[in-house]
Amino acid sequence: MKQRVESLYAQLLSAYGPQGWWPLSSRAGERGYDTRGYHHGAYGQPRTSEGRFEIVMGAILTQNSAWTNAEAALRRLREAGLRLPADVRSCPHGRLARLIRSSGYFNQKARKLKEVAALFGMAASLAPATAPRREELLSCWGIGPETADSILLYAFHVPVFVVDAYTRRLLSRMGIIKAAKRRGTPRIQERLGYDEIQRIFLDALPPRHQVFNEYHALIVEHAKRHCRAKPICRGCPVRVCQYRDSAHG
DNA sequence: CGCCAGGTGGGAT
DNA sequence: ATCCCACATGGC
Repeated sequence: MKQRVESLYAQLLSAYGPQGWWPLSSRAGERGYDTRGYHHGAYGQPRTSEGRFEIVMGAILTQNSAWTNAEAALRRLREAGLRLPADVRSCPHGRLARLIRSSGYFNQKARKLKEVAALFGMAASLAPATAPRREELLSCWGIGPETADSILLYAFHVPVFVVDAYTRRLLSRMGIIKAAKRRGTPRIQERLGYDEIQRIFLDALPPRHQVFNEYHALIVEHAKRHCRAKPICRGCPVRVCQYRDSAHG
């Protein structure tokens, strides 16, 4: 398994090159920063509390939504001057919801932003060397395992692997995990849960945040280019995909 | 038009 | 534990 995980990383890195996540709006205008796509040319290393909180808000806003929609919402928030937890906490719910309209689920996400604003405004800190505990993040309404790990990895450089829908789909098509259960299919065996899929990567890779950062970003890029819901197998760099080898390809 | 997009919480079984 | 569903916009 370790071999397959390492090999996949090499294939994706070779095909797409370093991704340099997390995309940070405050880097716009810097040398090498490309606002046109997902390639930002350098690791988004947040140096300020505002940068780290933008990642926190971005992780909420992109939940089950296109990043472009979340990005537009982040821009509205920044232009409205909502950049730190105190700004979000003092903003009325209705105004907050209108600002983030483009991200979808705006009522739920407005509440979630207020919850994380309370967390990072009181209990947790946005100081660079003081990452919150995972349990602390998970206890916050609106933060599930993926959002928690995204915050830990991209805002605080804690070496954890982020498992998302793209990761599941890719591993499923590679035959590493079982396909997601569909309606009507009999339950043959349970699918792996979040923590179990995460463990596949944690056990196979050196615990460096740069590696987990790059790997997750590469999976997202690969899923956008090739491993879509409706896959584009032509030119796919993943050599061991059973989906392509099956009747579909 | 229908499908898809970097999930999560709450309620029923 | 594990399903099932609401939540919602914007791009193609």
